[in-house]
Amino acid sequence: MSDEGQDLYYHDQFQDKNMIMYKQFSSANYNSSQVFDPSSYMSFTECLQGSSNMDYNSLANVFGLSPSSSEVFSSVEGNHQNPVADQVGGGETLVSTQNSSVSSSSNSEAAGAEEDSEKSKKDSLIQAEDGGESSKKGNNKGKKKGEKKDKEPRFAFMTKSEVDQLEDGYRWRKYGQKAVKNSPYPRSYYRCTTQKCTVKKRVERSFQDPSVVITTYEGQHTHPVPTSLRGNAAAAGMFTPSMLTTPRIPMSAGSSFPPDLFFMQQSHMNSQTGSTPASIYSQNSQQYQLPDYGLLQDIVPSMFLKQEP
DNA sequence: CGGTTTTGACCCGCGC
DNA sequence: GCGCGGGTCAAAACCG
Repeated sequence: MSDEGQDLYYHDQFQDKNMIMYKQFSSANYNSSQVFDPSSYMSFTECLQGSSNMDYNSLANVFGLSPSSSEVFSSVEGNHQNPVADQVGGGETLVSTQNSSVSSSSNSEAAGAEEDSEKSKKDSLIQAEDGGESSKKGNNKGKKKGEKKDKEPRFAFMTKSEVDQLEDGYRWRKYGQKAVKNSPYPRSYYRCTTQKCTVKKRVERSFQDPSVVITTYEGQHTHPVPTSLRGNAAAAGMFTPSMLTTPRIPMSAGSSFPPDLFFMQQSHMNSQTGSTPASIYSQNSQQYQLPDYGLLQDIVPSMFLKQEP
């Protein structure tokens, strides 16, 4: 799998229905892991974009996750600067993290990815995983032609959900499915259907805890969230995350909430529209709400700062 | 009828 | 060099 080397951020605040874990992947080989520099915090998105480094712990806080409960720690590095080893070299950014420990039970599964660890198994001890390889191979080599893609930043999170596909406001087209080595559950590959948008995502269910879905986003959206989502689009759109989307758990019942768990958008852009609360998904009707986007922006920075060790 | 899903084949990096 | 395994392609099948 590709996920091997990622760190995962896990948060279990919403244990009842939703548990969300964040995982960060790194690219393969490099070891880079820098510590997040509090002074230069950036938004989640930015981080992903590679513009800067960010501390996921902080992120967790932002989302209301408390690091304490789960230890999340990891460092991230923007790849731009980082010479990553891989072949890739692209211009994308990568995020690498070292290891993270996560707590509890879930993490193990989180590791779902662990399968690969074998190969990589580098440092991480926790099962959380490790890996990194994803980057290595993961990169799209598959692509045919010569275009290699660089590795793009990836961000994964685990969500406790019965459905595999979390709605995040974007439209995705499935382009492949593969069996996961140590898991009875297959991994599905999706690509953003918007033209020119190269964002991809992988969705797989943890074999250890089937109730947990591991979603990995790769790349950054070059467009706003399509407004046609069922009603919620608007909300989603507000965030216009550049890279990640916030997943939401679709309820089987049919109603879904805006995704917005993450919504951190570029801080510099505050285009926020009104303020919509970000809600975090929930499977049933429970939703968790976060502060308005605008607020978030304000908040985020402070958290980062404060978080700093 | 257009877009999406399914699914086997293919590609490619890595470890042995 | 070979096999393994992850990731992608692409044609056919589906679906609204």
